[in-house]
Amino acid sequence: MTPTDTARDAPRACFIAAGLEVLGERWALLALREMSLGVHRFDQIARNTGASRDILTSRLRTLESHGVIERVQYSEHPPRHEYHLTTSGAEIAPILISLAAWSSTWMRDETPRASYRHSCGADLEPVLTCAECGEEFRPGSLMLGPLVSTADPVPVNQQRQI
Amino acid sequence: MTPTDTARDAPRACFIAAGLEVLGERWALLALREMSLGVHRFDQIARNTGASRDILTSRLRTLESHGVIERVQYSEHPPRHEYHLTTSGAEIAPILISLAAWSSTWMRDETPRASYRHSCGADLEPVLTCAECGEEFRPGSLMLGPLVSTADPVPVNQQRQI
DNA sequence: CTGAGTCGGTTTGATTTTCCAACTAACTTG
DNA sequence: CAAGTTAGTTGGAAAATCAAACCGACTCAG
Repeated sequence: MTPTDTARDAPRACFIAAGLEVLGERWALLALREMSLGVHRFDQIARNTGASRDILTSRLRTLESHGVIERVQYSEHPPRHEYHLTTSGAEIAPILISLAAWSSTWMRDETPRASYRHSCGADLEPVLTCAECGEEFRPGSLMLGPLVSTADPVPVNQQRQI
Repeated sequence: MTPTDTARDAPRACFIAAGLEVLGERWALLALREMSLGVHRFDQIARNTGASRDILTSRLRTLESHGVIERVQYSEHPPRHEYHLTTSGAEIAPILISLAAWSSTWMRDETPRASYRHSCGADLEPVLTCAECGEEFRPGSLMLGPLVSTADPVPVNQQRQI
């Protein structure tokens, strides 16, 4: 049994699968994209993503329940809320950036699309490096590590802020 | 009209949305994860992801039609194929890595899960930097750029290999 | 040669999700 | 007072997904 095998019948439980349970539902990443771009209100998020309102409601509740976004009240009467990224939510930026960069390299077609830039003004050309060794992550440099659960202490700088 | 607004009724056409059309369908990223880990056969991909066989078939066809993976024949009688990442497919690694890193920071709970490492042996701690200015991408450093289509020349080092 | 097993699917029918348009409640604005 | 705004909810149809069974073309053990 090599390290990449799993038991005969159990899907591989890994952090990629876990992340997708929250971020992988339809419209979730697009809603987070909007908040990253400074759009915080329900109607505008619905329009800019194209999600139907009922599904968007459901996604925002899921994201909120996982601490990725929070509802911030901006009106008392009637009660009205804006959606804002938490620290956890802001840290999905590398996912969006990697996705945008991949897509702008490989998904070009006749459709005109908004591209993205780094705040320095340059076209998006992100480089992913390993904080430990400083080397760039090359395709194939992703390896399986050990099983991890809450029993393992979480570094203080990575503790969840709600 | 600020740069983050779209027309009253049109969703924002951007490269994030475009990428999600291919990579955002259920099971697509998990299938690509398996191929990244060296699992190339239908049955094993189905088992390791948990996808049902019919929708996995459909996903693999979609990924193939977008040039993200390719079918490689490994048996003539009966005809049997393995699924392999193309160059384009291998370059989704930063997306998977960013997702795994985010998830291992923010999605810890009682469930034991496989973690990932860089090939140097270190725990996954990726840093995303701008190739142009060398600065790290910070949350909020993603800005909208201009509209782009195929009319724009694609850099030679980014041309699609099939 | 027979029977079991493997592999990569396809088929079937039930379940779940998503979509869309309309509707609502509680306001604000002209 | 009528119209508009905002953040949803509701209902019914359409689409996607699910699980399990089935299939054809093989291989392999006995």
